[in-house]
Amino acid sequence: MPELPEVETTLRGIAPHLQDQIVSDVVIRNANLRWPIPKDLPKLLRGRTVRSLQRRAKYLLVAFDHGTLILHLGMSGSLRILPHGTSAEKHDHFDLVLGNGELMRLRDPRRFGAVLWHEGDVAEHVLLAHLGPEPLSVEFDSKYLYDATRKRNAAIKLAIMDSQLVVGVGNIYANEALFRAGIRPQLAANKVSRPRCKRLVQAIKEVLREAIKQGGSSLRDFIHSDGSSGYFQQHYFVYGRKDEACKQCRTPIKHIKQGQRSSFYCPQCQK
DNA sequence: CGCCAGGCCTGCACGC
DNA sequence: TGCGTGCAGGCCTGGC
Repeated sequence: MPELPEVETTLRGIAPHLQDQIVSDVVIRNANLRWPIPKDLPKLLRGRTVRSLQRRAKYLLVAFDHGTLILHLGMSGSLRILPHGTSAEKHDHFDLVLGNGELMRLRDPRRFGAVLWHEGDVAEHVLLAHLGPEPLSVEFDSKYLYDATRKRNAAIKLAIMDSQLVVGVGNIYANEALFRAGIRPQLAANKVSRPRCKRLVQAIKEVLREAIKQGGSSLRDFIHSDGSSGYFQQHYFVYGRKDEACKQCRTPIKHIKQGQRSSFYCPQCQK
């Protein structure tokens, strides 16, 4: 379940292997991801050089001179670097074969992910054009969050998970950040005061930074093993801890549904 | 067997 | 009219 830290870790893992490499081939085994993988991708990329790699929200952007490969891991996707000739398994849908004897392989059992191609300025792509600021940027500060939530009557948790407001805050980190900020997930966004917006921004940055740091420490494992190794084992204060004792006050953690998603909170620590 | 998890786009209804 | 907002549905598989 890649959230932003996992995507960032993936970027750091694959970047050194792809940077300045020539694509020798593209293999599409199953084009039926969230959107179809473009059929002409092999033709488009063969013989072309990877110029740079970036992340925007949870999208990985692989830039070539003539366009950008856009990758999204959806909810079950992972990328690995493997030697040429490594046999593909059941859910290995896409390979980028490189001139250095390696290949980058996308595995995605649930196929919520995406592999797309865009010519021209990638920031103008429909999927990227309306995205809010990066959570770790200076642009995402308490003033921004306060202003952006004034007209929002919806719950604060739904607001921080809205990619038009801020990108990259998935369900787990939304829950954890709200706990750290002492805010109930169901509180209306426009009722969150300035000081609490400040705490929330700090908490979001904190949980994401910690997770990225953790990811970095197991980067080698991540790249060479099954893509789901220990880099995600942050200790959670509330996520998935229904009825368990709050780590701060021992009150049982509550579980509710918001927007068809699970929310967890401590009724004592979060108001 | 049924249900749930996850990201997030899409479509619809609503109010200003 | 058009926009922002809010909400539900859908995609898909593995694990319980």
